[in-house]
Amino acid sequence: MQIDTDTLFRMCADQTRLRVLMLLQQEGELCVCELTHALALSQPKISRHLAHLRESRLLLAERHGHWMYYRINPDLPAWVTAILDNTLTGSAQTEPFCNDQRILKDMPDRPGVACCA
Amino acid sequence: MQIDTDTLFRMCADQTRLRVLMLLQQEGELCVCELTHALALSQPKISRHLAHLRESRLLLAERHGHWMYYRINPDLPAWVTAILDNTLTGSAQTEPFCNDQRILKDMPDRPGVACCA
DNA sequence: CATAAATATATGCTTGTACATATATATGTT
DNA sequence: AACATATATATGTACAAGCATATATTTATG
Repeated sequence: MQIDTDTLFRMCADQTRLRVLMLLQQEGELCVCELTHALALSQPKISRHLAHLRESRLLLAERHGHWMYYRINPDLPAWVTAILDNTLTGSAQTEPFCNDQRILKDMPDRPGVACCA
Repeated sequence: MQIDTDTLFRMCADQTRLRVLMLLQQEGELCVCELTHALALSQPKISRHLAHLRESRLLLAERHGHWMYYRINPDLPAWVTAILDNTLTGSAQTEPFCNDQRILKDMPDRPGVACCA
């Protein structure tokens, strides 16, 4: 896995990308429309940042029908995973991360979430 | 200690600043001329980046006679310290960090280092 | 079954801005 | 005055934002 500190920090240095990473860190897997809704940002903006995160190998993408699902690359080196964990610790109780989480929970008609168990 | 993920990552996203941080993480305390020598960069460049790191509260500065000594702020929140630790793990064996360390060791006439024990 | 429409996501392209760099010069200490 | 460090100013560049549009997959229609 070829990821260096330079790439990692450049990716994390953008608020939008960090919000995406933190949401995925908590939720495991989300599609573009869920991210767009949770962060309340334009679709091209989210998509563009997802592309960067994908190219830098921080995220993996997988298509499920209509939806493109993104998740944190499980093969990242331990020190990267640790940094993402620590970042979640440092950000979880603060805005805008806290609010993103809430808005996602309240999102109606989420694709992957079963409506009736 | 008011440091947020945004500030932290913007500071770490610059190679020069990260090299400074990693050297200080290993050495504890260094003066500007040691950093300038180790990284082989211009004095104003180093000084400017040190100013940014100081303003963002990641570093503390203290004057000892001629020399300005910088060190990582010991009052940083645990999650920040953990991130710096993990970053050292991920970078220590790679360039340019590895080389910076070596050049510093070989630096002649270092101010703080006792010449004769 | 072929084609069209709809939905979900990605990508060109342009523009604006933050920020790193370089040179020169100022400040502070002995 | 000499040394160590800081700052001002100008310049270049990387990169985020926005808009329009392209691609891909599924569903609807004749």
